[in-house]
Amino acid sequence: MNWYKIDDVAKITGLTKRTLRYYEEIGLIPPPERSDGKIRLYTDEDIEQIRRVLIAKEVLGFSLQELQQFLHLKKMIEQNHTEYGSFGPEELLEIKKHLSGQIHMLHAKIERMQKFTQELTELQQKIKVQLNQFAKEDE
Amino acid sequence: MNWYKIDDVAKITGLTKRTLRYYEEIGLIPPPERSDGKIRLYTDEDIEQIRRVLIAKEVLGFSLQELQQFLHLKKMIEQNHTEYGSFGPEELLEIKKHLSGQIHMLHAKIERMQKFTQELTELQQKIKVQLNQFAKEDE
DNA sequence: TCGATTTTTAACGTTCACGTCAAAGTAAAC
DNA sequence: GTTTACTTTGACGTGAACGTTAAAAATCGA
Repeated sequence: MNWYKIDDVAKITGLTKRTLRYYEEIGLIPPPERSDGKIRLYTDEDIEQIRRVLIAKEVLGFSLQELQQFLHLKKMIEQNHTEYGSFGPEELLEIKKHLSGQIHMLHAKIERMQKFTQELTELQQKIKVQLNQFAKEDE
Repeated sequence: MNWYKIDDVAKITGLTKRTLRYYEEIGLIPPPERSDGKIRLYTDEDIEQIRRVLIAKEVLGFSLQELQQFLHLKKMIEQNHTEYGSFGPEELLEIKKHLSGQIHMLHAKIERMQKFTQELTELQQKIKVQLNQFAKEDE
């Protein structure tokens, strides 16, 4: 098993040491093991978890709080699935509703991003036209 | 021409009055007309502009500063196109590079969002299975 | 026209997401 | 085993994006 100290993890993930401690403090990532002298020792799996959190953060544009709630929900559902559940049917329905809301939101966001990308592409096109003008002037 | 006072615009856009003044203060939206008594009077076009800014903010996940720079850039390019340009060819190339970077980033983001949406859909599926179990138990 | 409601600017307050610094403990290197 | 480098907790600092409050001015309704 590989063990990483906080500075290694910082370099690997691109986060600062402060940020790693902060994310742990607010419960966004699980507390890693510690040495006898209380020094944080991260595993490869810990690092993977951090990576997933970073992607979710960036992709969803969530605040850290929202992200936290989301990860909690996800964990709950997965536990419920394997271990035979702590959720009743009305809770499950509630969660399902919540999820479809999220999915819907993501679809809307994706659509707007595609529109935006198109706008940018059009801008790029205009620049190309301009550049051609300059090329002509040089002849 | 329709004129809206700040409270109307707040209700229409969902922003607070403070936020509207703040966005104006940092140059994110153009200052609207004023009455003789110095009261802000927004037009439909102003409101449209605000809407576009909001979408760009949400979609791109930009900070207000980045957003500001981006809008500035866009305006510049469009002016350059119609009014015959304040940009030289090397500046245009720089901007073009910048734009392709942005477009690339958006593509990557869209892809990750689609993956994420799929993950959520799978979670939803698991919940449906759970709900079916409950339905069976009730028979 | 007068009272009630809104709007204005200015200033200070707040929350989030960390940065920075200090003091003490731990690990590593020689 | 001592110096050097790294880590820990704790606390205060900071910039962004507003919220809140106050006091004066403007507008609206009766």
